[in-house]
Amino acid sequence: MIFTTKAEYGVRLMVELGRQAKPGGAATSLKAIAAAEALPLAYLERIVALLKKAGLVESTRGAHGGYRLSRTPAEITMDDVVLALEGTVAPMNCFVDDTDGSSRVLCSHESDSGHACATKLLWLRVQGGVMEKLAQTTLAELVEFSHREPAATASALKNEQEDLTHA
Amino acid sequence: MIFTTKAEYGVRLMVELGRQAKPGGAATSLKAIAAAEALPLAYLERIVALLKKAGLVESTRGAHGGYRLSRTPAEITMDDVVLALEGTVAPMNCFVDDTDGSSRVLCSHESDSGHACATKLLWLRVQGGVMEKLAQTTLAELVEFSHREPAATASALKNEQEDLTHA
DNA sequence: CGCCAATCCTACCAACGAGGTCGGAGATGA
DNA sequence: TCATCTCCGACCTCGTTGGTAGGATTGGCG
Ligand code: FES
Ligand code: FES
Repeated sequence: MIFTTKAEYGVRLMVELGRQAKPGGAATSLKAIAAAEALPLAYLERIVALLKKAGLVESTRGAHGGYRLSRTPAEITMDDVVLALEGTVAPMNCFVDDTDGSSRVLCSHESDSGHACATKLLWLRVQGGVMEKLAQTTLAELVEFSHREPAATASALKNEQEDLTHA
Repeated sequence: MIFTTKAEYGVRLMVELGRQAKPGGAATSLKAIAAAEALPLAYLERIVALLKKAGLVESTRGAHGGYRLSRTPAEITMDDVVLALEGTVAPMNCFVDDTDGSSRVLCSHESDSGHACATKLLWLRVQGGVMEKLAQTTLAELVEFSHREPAATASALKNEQEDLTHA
């Protein structure tokens, strides 16, 4: 399992915020989002706190308050979102995360018996692949994707897969 | 955390088997591998059972028995290994795995309120990126990589990263 | 002003999976 | 026969995660 459902909820929350893309307009209450996406409200509160700490959303307190994006959806890449939620995208727990940007590699089987850690190469490649894909995807893309009818999902994903295969 | 330490141990086990690449030669006992890599023997037994079930290793029972690769290291790609160990590389628990090959997408937020599941596009992209990187890496590469001195690790990884960035 | 609707914040909990162990039952060469 | 090795299932323990409870603030609005 690459990501936790916390990330899923967070991304879905961001998409919902991006759907009513009001640059500096009215805020959307968490209650509305929770109802629209059928997610537990109390849990969303904790998730959105992470997004706010990362500067991805802004909040307005009090009655008729809520949250709005601090940037336009096209300017938000998913690596920002996922990093804010998961803290780090480490392939393995032996990749110690400094949480001050990119996770630093600090594998425990280094220079033991005279040969390098065999798995580090593989994990680094995979991590690179994940981060690449996350950085390539903007929130605007997901918003646009979710606006299509579910019937169009199959073909859209087919195109995606083809793009991936001969990439 | 993308992979579990079970995958780490399994890959390291495979590398150790690939290091003495005897095509049909003598088998290596788990005890020797556990000692060489400082891994718990009892746990390795359970891991290697998965590799055997997937047809990646062959076993010889009894005294002087052990395990050997059923193919040459160059013919073994890491997606085989990881799939055998982890069962599936699902980005999210809403991706139900059929375990009969590629995990089938069966997301729970399909066709609810008239719009497609927003996160599916992202998770599929990430999963594609991971599988791509896994399939590109052969066991022979890891064996060769682990033969270098640890001092050479830094530069080797630097080259890797550069390959990744302008890829 | 007083209510209500929101964000905020902390502590707490239950379930699950993952890492790991134990003990034994077959196989097999020396 | 005996040491050694694979095999197999039950069992345990710990950390993480998803989720809740309950409140303290903040601020619009009648
Ligand atoms: S110890 Fe896991 S990557 Fe080196
Ligand atoms: S429900 Fe998670 S991808 Fe659709």
